[in-house]
Amino acid sequence: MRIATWNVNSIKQRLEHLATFVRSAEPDVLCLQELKCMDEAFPRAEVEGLGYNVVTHGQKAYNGVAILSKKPLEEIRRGLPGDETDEQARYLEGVVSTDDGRVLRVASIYLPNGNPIGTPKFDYKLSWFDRLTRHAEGLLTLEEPLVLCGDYNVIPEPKDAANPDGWTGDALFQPESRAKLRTLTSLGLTDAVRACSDGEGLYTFWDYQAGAFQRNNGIRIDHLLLSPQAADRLRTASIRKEVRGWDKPSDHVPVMVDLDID
DNA sequence: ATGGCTTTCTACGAAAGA
Repeated sequence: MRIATWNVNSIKQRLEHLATFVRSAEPDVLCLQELKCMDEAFPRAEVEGLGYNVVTHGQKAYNGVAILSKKPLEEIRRGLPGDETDEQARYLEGVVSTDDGRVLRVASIYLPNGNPIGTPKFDYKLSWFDRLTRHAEGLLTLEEPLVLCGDYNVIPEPKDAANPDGWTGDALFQPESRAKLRTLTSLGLTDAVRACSDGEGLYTFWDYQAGAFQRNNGIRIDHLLLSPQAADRLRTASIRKEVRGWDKPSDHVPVMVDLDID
């Protein structure tokens, strides 16, 4: 079973790329972030035409997450618990049943950017992270194969940036942000890409500006975190870097895992 | 970076992204 995550930076602008990607990669589950549209405006028929069930959690202009799955999604949860006043569409979760009667739980996550630091935006990032960790703690007690994937907006380590010094003072590389990610993974979650490679130069985002992609000035901020039951079945993880070289791309590329689950 | 792109909106510049 293949599970992918991709921040598309507007689903309407990326429909052609989405079709090209799913036809070549054929993920069973695809988590999307930054739809930038309301549920009514999501190009549902086009995506269903690619062979997917579609569940969205959108909002106007900003944020928005979706899960596309070959099998229908059940036990759907829209939004992260812990703050009823939070109206930003950044979390969507569901369960897919497999042929052999197992279940796989998946969440599509768009963690706040948090810039600039020292403002309410950064506080929101950290408190959102706390809510995610609290929720993940509950999910892990289910002892299921679980994939918490998406755009975490955190560079975990210096080797996850081509130019780490350039990110000093940025919310994506602040010690507090990195510590929150460590607290989350310390619950027993495995960073799928890092479980497959400890090398440098593995990036999932390149800025649109200053020829960042041409200079390979990237960062790794899109992650798939696996519960022990999912990590035990991890076959491969891959970053689809070539997608960033397509015409009018998203600034993020898809990241995918292959799990030994039918 | 005094942000060099890209996207969005009751748009014609500003805000947000990372």
